Amino acid sequence: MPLKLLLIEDDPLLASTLTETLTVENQRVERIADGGEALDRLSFDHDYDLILLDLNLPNRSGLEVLEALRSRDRQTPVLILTARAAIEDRVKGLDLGADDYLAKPFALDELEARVRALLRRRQNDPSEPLMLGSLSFDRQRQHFTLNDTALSLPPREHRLLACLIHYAGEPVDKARLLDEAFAGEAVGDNAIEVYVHRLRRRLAASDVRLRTVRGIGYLLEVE
Amino acid sequence: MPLKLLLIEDDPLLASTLTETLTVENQRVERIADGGEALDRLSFDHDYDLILLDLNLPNRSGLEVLEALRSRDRQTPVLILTARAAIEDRVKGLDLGADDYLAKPFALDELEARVRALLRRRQNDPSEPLMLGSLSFDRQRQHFTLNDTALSLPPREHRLLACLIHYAGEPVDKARLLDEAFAGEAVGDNAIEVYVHRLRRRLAASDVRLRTVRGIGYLLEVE
DNA sequence: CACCAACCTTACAGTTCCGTAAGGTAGAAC
DNA sequence: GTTCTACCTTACGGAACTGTAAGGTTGGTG
Repeated sequence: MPLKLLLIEDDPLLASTLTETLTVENQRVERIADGGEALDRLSFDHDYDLILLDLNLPNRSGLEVLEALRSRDRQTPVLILTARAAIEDRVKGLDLGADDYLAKPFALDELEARVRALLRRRQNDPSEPLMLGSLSFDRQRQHFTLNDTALSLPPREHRLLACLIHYAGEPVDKARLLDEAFAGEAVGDNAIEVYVHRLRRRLAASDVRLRTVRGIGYLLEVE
Repeated sequence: MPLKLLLIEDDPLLASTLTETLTVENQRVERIADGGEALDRLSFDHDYDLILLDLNLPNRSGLEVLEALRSRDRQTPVLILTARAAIEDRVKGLDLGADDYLAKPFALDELEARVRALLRRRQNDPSEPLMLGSLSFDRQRQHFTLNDTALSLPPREHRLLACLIHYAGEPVDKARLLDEAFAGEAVGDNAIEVYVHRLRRRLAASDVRLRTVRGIGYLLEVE
């Protein structure tokens, strides 16, 4: 899933440099140079992963844009990027709902690192589903989807698979499974083997494999 | 619920200034001056709301502390607070999993604003449980607790109660229940009445009531 | 090879869950 | 009051879930 960034910046030179830099690391960067236009756009599109916001804009100030955005959407991370370096500006920006504040001039490396830090949050944000091949897991609703159809599981198998997909790609040992998936539920050792067996049956028709790592435990992966 | 901050900083003067400043805005600030001790503490306590981390520490470097923390817990926000201002240090800190990086010397006002920005995230984050009297619901783990003991429910009752506590205090009509709790699961009308009955039995010994609103639906409330 | 431990597979029985059916109760309208 | 409808309660059989047991496989080790 390509990440979608919005850059609100009126300086054409800086904007093109940033667009170029960020496009390499991430995916799509849209750019808007005008405050009023930014307001319009944000009232339609709610699905940006990150907004980079300059404060000195034609038509509307960046702070106005931020305030309007936050009145509707307090989710999307905003990084303010501006020549205004005074402490009071920073405090104001952050308190209006920005997540970070970087004063110009700045090093591109630092901007990239801060962007990564903000986007990283999304990763372990439970509203983003975990994906593994054709299997996906909505952590919010605790709901699996396989090949685009709902996959409903009995409680025990559900917990087991949820734990495994959480550590997708790396082996999870039985002790950890007992601890995290079945905390205090007196599940025997052999019982897990049976759950695994049943899960394998269900996943057979997909591209997801539940491999056993002898002596360690189990590991969920794409074949 | 008082917020709990951890300050890892060896300079006593700065530490006491920060403790004083932050205690006013928030609640409890614990302070550790030593890198090794920080590692120990963090392997026990996982429930800090924010960690302020200096990089130059006796015994273990702040980056080591950060790395060890992130190998177990990628949730707790970390703000690095250090005299090392070089860009490469910043990039390194942020890429190791820090959420923000503030170079000394800094203005207290800016620190406070950045701390607020980091803590603000927590607010509308589903890791905060829903509470209703002695019943609480951990949205992350989809897990109920009643009178401080785990309340495990069969799937159907679980979904019903989860939906009701989401709208705690206001009536939820059956159509909505069918739609949100049992989406596309062909649950009869009378079946819901039976679930309600069974849930009432379980909640009987608590201060939570599942009231019926005649002609509308059901409503969860504290008696 | 022989042996052992870890793991797989299948079957089965105990338990829990589920939802319909059948009869009872309560509130509202007339 | 009667009547109607919404809701409650209980019981029961079928379905699904769960975990042990028993025997089969596999991979590693001497």
